[in-house]
Amino acid sequence: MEATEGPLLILAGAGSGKTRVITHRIAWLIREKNVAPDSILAVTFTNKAAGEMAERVEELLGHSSLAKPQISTFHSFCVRILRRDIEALKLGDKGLTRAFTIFDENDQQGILKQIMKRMGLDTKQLTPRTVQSRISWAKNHMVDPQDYFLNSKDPTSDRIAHIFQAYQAELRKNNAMDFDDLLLEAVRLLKLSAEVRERYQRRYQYLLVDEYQDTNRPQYELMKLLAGEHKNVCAVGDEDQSIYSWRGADIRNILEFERDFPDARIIRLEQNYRSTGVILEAAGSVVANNVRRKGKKLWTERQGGSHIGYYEAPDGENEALFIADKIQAFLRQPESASETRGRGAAVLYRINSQSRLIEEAMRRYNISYTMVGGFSFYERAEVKDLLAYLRLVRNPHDSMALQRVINTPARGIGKTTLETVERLALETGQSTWDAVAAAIADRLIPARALMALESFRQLILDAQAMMDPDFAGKLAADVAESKAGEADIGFNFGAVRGEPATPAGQNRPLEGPAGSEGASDREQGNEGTREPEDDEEDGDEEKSAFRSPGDAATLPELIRFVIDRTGYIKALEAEGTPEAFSRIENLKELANAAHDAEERGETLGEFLDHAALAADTDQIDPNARVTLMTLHAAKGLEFSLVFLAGMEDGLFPHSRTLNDPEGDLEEERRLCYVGMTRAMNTLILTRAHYRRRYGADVPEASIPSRFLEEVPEPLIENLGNRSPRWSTPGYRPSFGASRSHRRPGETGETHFNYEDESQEVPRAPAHEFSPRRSPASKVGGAEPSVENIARFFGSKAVAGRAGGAPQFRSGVGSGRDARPPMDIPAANGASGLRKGQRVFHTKYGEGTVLVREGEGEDAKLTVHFARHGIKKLMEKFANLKKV
DNA sequence: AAACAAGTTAACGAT
DNA sequence: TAACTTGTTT
Repeated sequence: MEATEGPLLILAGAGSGKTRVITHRIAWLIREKNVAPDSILAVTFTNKAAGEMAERVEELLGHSSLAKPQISTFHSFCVRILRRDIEALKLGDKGLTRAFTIFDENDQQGILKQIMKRMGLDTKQLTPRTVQSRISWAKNHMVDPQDYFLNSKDPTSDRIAHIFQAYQAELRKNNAMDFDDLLLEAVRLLKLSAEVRERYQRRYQYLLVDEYQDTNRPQYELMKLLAGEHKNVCAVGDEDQSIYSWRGADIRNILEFERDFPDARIIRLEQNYRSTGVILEAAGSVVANNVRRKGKKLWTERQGGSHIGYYEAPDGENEALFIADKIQAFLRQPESASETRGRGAAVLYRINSQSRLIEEAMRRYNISYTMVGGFSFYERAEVKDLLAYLRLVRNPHDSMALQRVINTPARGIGKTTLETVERLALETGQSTWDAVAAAIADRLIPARALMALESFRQLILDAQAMMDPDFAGKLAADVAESKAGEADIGFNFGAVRGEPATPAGQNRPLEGPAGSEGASDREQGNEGTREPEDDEEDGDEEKSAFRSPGDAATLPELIRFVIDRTGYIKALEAEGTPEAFSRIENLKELANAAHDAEERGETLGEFLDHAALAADTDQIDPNARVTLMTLHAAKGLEFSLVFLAGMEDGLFPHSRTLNDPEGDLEEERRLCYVGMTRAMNTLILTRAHYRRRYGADVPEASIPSRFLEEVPEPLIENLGNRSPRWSTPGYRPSFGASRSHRRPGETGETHFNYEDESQEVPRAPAHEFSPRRSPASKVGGAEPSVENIARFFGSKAVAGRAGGAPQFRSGVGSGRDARPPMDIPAANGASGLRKGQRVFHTKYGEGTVLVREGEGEDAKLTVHFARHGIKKLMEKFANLKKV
């Protein structure tokens, strides 16, 4: 700990006060060792961890010093480097500019989809999603398209390699990077440019890496590059908490730290300040089954503690209600607030989709909760739309943003128009944005759409001008200087200028909207107006000082401009639906966020980077009384009461890890360890005996998680009445069997019986269920519920019915008393069309029925038409006439 | 262009 | 099951 120079590895067990160690070390370096604060760099994995760390350091230092240590995530640190220095990678005209866009997964998949379509690949057999994850894998292992191709053993991998290559080219055309590129390009930059590398090495004399066990190859290389000669690296981590191998994290980084840095000192922190002895012992016993670990034994002064609870629910609904009930009891304990130092309860699950049932149960118990994950603010369509406009303002070559909003709200730019533009872009190798300009210039589009296109383009140009009044002037210089040789583009400029200006355009004396190409590459960095200072001093704060008031629009002004000009909110208002209203609220929320950003002195670029790098886990409120989240999201947090829900083989450990016992299964086990060690006082494991997967009609019997067996039996207290703990997998109780578990708890905590409680729960006498029925009895298979049986047989009936009648199928959901229709009514006069029948279609003319599938309403006909070939038609709609 | 319906897929984890 | 995509229609 007191070692200043040289590499240091701190193996910090769960709950050993890791953050404390890092922050104290930073403070110590500054105060005792007189290290300049801004020569310290600490990297974490989440913005939240970075923020907390910064806060604590500030507290320790007593807000005294002006210079601050740089504490950020790997990704935001890389963005920082790249935004400042990426143009050192430019070769002549090629390469990304500082205004590059960060593509999220949707953008990536959108690009991939286009590429795959272009290549004529079937996106069903090989989905863009799959390709994206393979590419991400490759990048996280620093495999480039060539390597990927050379290593490929099968045609699919060959294909992916080609897509990969095309994808990279496309990113460049978009002046864009994906998440993985942020790390890779930063590494590449530091490797390639000695000047840049040495500058950063000089700048950062002391490195601290949090969660070292989760670093992947690019992160590792980045660290080594920054460490340079001084090697003042302090890595903090815990191999037992490595849970991100799927993101390329390489546990070897921590296991082999001593090999990388032979003179490294190693410090083990094995005292746990969080959990009871029982919890630690249980968690330790589980993780002890792993082979790939350095091994350490945590200890605590908090001997004893209550047993690990175990509850086996008949099904998922019951499991959720049980949890809600326990949480309610927990919240009612008056002492819970003080004793737990404000830490509340958490429900942890393996996969996000488990949250639905838990949420429902919480709502029914009127327990307010916060949930991490799910649909985040920035994923809402309207928010993405507006952000897409902002992205375009900064980087118009961002074709994903462009495609997203070119007709949003609708302005009469349809599929055909966009196709024309895209085709042009493809033929000329231009970006979509440039192709838009060219299409306008060459009048490749019908007049009406052309007007719409031009007004869209002008909108973006005006917004750009707004953010940088100097835009036009700089542009002119830029064009003169560098575009001389490019006749075709020059021609376009002229042509564009010749276009009748749109009304909007007339308001703005922006010259040569020309903007397009020349502007785009070099210029759109509006943040370029504020040059990043020379590296040595770098605080965010100073930046705002560079802003001379009044010379450029503010972020909120830009947003208002976009909303006004596009009529986005007007369009939503016109819709008048409640959803539209809530969308408007979201937009206002975004405007507020922009306002705050403005006050912090953030540029448009920084605001967008923030939005791009925001993570669900950043929003976690440590003081929330009840939090629902995945096990992954829970790392680094602690709660008084923790539930691990869904302790079932196939769910946790996840089914995809079961085949690979020594690799992935160990990671699952670490995940279990992480989850268990979140608990300070009480840990409860639950399992549903039957669980509905993929919305299947019939819940499947589950097998208890193998991790349950790894918890020493004496530490467990069974909270249910199902006696066989995790034996007799696969036996099938009747639907009514679960009645037996309902007896007031024998756990001593009598009020914990969730059924009695549930009766008091005020609940809207709602739609579906009769008010008389207690929630518990509604609980799925807990009772021979009428609806379940009906559903069960209903689904059988449907399945058994050739060509199934859809109205019955849908009836299963809504009217549960639905009977199969007596007969299939003829849909129209054409019924009875059989094979060989000659028919007439208003559009296709005469044809012959080749095949008839299904009956009644949804009979499908395959008809051969002389002039239009073979068509598949729904009899209902085709309106065929016998000939 | 928009409305509708059939068909498909999803759901492992997240910077 | 539910959300989304795709294809078909007017």
